[in-house]
Amino acid sequence: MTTSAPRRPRQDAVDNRAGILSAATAAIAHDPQASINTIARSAGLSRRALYGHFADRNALLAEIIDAGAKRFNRIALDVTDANAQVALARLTSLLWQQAAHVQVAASIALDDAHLEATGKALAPLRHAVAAILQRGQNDGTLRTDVDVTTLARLVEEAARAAITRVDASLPEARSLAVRTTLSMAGLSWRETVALLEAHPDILGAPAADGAAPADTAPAAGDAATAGDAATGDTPAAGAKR
Amino acid sequence: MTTSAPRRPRQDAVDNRAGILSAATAAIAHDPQASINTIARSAGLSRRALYGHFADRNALLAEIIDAGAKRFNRIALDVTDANAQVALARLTSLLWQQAAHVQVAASIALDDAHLEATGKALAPLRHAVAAILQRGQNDGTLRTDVDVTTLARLVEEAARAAITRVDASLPEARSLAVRTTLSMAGLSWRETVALLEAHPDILGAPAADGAAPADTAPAAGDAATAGDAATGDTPAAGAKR
DNA sequence: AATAACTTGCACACTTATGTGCAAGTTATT
DNA sequence: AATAACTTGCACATAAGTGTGCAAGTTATT
Repeated sequence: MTTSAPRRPRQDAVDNRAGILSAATAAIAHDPQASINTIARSAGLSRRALYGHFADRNALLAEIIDAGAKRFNRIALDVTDANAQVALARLTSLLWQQAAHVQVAASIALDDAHLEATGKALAPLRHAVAAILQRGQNDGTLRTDVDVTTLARLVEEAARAAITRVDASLPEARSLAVRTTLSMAGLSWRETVALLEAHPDILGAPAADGAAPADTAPAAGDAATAGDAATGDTPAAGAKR
Repeated sequence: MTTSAPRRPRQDAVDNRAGILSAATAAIAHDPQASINTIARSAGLSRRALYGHFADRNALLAEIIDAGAKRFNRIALDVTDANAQVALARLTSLLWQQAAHVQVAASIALDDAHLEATGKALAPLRHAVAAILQRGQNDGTLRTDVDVTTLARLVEEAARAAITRVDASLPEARSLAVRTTLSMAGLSWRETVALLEAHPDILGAPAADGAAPADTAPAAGDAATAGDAATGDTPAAGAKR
């Protein structure tokens, strides 16, 4: 009696699961109180089916937070500029691409029930921010009239506001988010403008591998980056079954 | 048959009604989802009694918003500094004293159900802010890299974050809120520090009537102002009946 | 002291949302 | 083609919140 080898999940089920996560991200970004039913339906599934993929609401939220945090933390590792001002600007610019995820993370992070979990998940990003700010304070390139901890919170709030409370479809949206963060970090608006002019790559393409820093970056790479980000890929398309 | 003259409300009832408003402000500032029961109990009343004073949840919220908005709008009128930077700083400083009310207004304003009502109630304050920002842009004392409308939103968000997301008991809290707003308006952190040093009255007493602009303003006025504000006068004391 | 105003507690109806069990149908996989 | 996996719709139990009616008690006001 060989224990029957457990067949692996069906492909449509895998897709549906991913669809739920995606739909939930979009739905919660739009309304933190979105019901399970709303989420399931916007993923093209029945409420009942959703419970076949996630034990309960918390399990779903936990995974969303985790996914978002992983993106953020990976981004944070990518920012290696020695100049604190530049590092902060670039970090904001990259996070801006993850608007929907930032929105969701912010919503859930404000909820007492998930405060601890979100705190843990976002720790690497927060550490990275703190490190950048500390570095900037040490070399005098960032404000020193506020202690690092408080400054970190203010910068985080400013970034969140600029990323999530401004129409992301506006062409200046990204630049605006970056300038907002820098302002909060102590720079004057003229300094932020000058910095962005001196470092056009910050608002441009993410400077892939050894690619040439041409005028306009390869459309492919740019599109790919924007594809899985920004608006948060709402499926709306029906799920398979 | 003279129609019996309707006796006017009992004093304890008047007090209880005020107590509910006060408790609701505090409760909602702490948790926008606070239940009617929670509010009533924290006002020292039963849930049932609350419905004797307010038709429903909306009526209660509407009055809270109105009360807060009136405070804000009155404050806005008090700020008459010609210098836009100074005006913005003073406005923030005065609003900081209304932390609990700012918190509540922000919570309710984010709710779709009350978006319209809050928008109307807060219109005067928002107009005042827009006017200040416009003035600053015209004379070049505030940033001009962002249009007034967007700048107004960013400043509002920054102020809200600084006022409500920072421990108000910290001695630097007020100064921090002011500097945050100025930073968002385009000043460098050194400029904000300089401005506050040049205008110590902004963080001090509200410069009553024609009073002398002495070093430290009359303690009486200061205490009175802080009394009905900041922490949001949580009653906790039982209601009379 | 009489009266009207107010509060309380309880019962009740109603709504919204969560989570589960189950039978019947559909689809991917073998 | 057979089978296991998946989805659906329905019923059901549970929970929490809202808003109202009513009788009984308490308190301010006249």
